[in-house]
Amino acid sequence: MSSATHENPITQLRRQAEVDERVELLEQAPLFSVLRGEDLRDLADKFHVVRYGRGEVIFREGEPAERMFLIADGRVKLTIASPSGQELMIAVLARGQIFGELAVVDRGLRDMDARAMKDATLFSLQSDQFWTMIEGRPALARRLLELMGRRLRRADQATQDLVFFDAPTRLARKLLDLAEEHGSPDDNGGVRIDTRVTQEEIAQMIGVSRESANRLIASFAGRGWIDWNDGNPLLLVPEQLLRRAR
Amino acid sequence: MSSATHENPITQLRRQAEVDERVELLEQAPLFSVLRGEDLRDLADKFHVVRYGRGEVIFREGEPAERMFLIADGRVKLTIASPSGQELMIAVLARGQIFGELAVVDRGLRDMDARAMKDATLFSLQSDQFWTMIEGRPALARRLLELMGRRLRRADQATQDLVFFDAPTRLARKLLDLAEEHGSPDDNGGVRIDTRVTQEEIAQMIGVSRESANRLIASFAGRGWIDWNDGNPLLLVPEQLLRRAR
DNA sequence: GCCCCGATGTGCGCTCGATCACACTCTCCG
DNA sequence: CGGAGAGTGTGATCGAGCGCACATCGGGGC
Repeated sequence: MSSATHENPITQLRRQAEVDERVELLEQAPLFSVLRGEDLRDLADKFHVVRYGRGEVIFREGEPAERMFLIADGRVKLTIASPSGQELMIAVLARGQIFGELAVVDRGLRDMDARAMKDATLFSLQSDQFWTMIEGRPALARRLLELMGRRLRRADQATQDLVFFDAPTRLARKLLDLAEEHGSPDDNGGVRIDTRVTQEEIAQMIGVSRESANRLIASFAGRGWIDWNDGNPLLLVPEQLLRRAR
Repeated sequence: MSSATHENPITQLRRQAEVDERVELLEQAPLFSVLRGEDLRDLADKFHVVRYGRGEVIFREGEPAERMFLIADGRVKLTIASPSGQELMIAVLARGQIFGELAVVDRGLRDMDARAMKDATLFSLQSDQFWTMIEGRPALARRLLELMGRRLRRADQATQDLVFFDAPTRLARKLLDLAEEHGSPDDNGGVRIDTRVTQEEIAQMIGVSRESANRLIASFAGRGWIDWNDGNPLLLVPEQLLRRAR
């Protein structure tokens, strides 16, 4: 839009490449992929780029929410801490996914912590800009509703899992979930989960103690179903996991 | 709008009263209260009134979703059944609240069962009408987003409760929740929950067996904290419950 | 090279809550 | 009025998973 006329041509090219890259990301993001050409470029300009190192806190529960985030690169985990210090992991997010939009929607406080699981590049957008953006674009509003609907279903699913299934079953289900969301096919018919995960984190995802998670993983590995692979789990026989998962 | 000119004056008055009643309900409903005058009357006309008797099924998991509902009177419970037959109760809803909007939002299938807990009067709206209604009214879309946000928070909260707290704590918390949502102040400083609830249902809400729920309730009653009152629970000392709830 | 720390592996006792098996008490309805 | 069925009360048993206590192991940083 407002391209400065007296800009060094190289700088200008750089900026152009930068914008293209942003637009490409937006096109891949479920939320923003409903937008077209001009709209996308407009939006791309409004984002700020922020980088976080592995383990860094992006926001904490209780803080006021001033922005929402879109992941360009890296993984982000959302967790909640109990009064007694135990942690529960709600989600692991990757490129193209958004987070932090909830507290923006209802102008409330953040209700969980967000941390980078590895070095991450995020696009962030001010709450009010997010709103004006949505207000003028019904398609975007609709897509956001769909996304929140999906989250809601997942959240209910998590509750169900805890009530209906025992720990080994929950582990099997979670591994399959992770494989579906963050996995890539391996030779020999398995699936590799391409995010580094600790057993502690697995424990926090399925609501068991670290020790239990360890024993469960060992048991699955002993049966040849998975290969823990030092935190890069490899599902060797997904079929067996599927059977175990119901 | 389209009031028939040759109508019997009594019939006309009846219709008028009927419309007024509907508009009053819409004004009380969190979702629709953002609408004003003409809009409300338009919308009021579009609803169908449906009645369900105690225990009747409104919809079942797996069915296609053709409509969303607004409760005019009665209570509706949303539940999910496990493969093994165990049930989990997600919510108890009352006048002014909507349900069934989720599957409409993403054109999916119903993901839980809805049943009337006592005789209920519902207003129902076709999915497509719901959508056109929202599309033209950003304020309504925003309110819906807020409501879904609230639901999402509640769902995450339910998951947390299961992971972080033991059964007695969950019971205390759930009783307080119920009191807040469906309670009315009693003389002597207590709160009466004005919906009939069975212990089985309480069990399904907090994710324990019916027997455990019974023992927990007995224990709370024994301490004088609550009076079960044949399924119309009365919180005698909410302060004690609050202490027990953390 | 050495130390420290984060991640993992494992034994053991204990507790919470599930499950089974009943009895008891209403209310509704034929 | 008598039986059926829903809701409730309670004991006994058993096992999953927690908590604590360790041991091990690998890789940085100094």
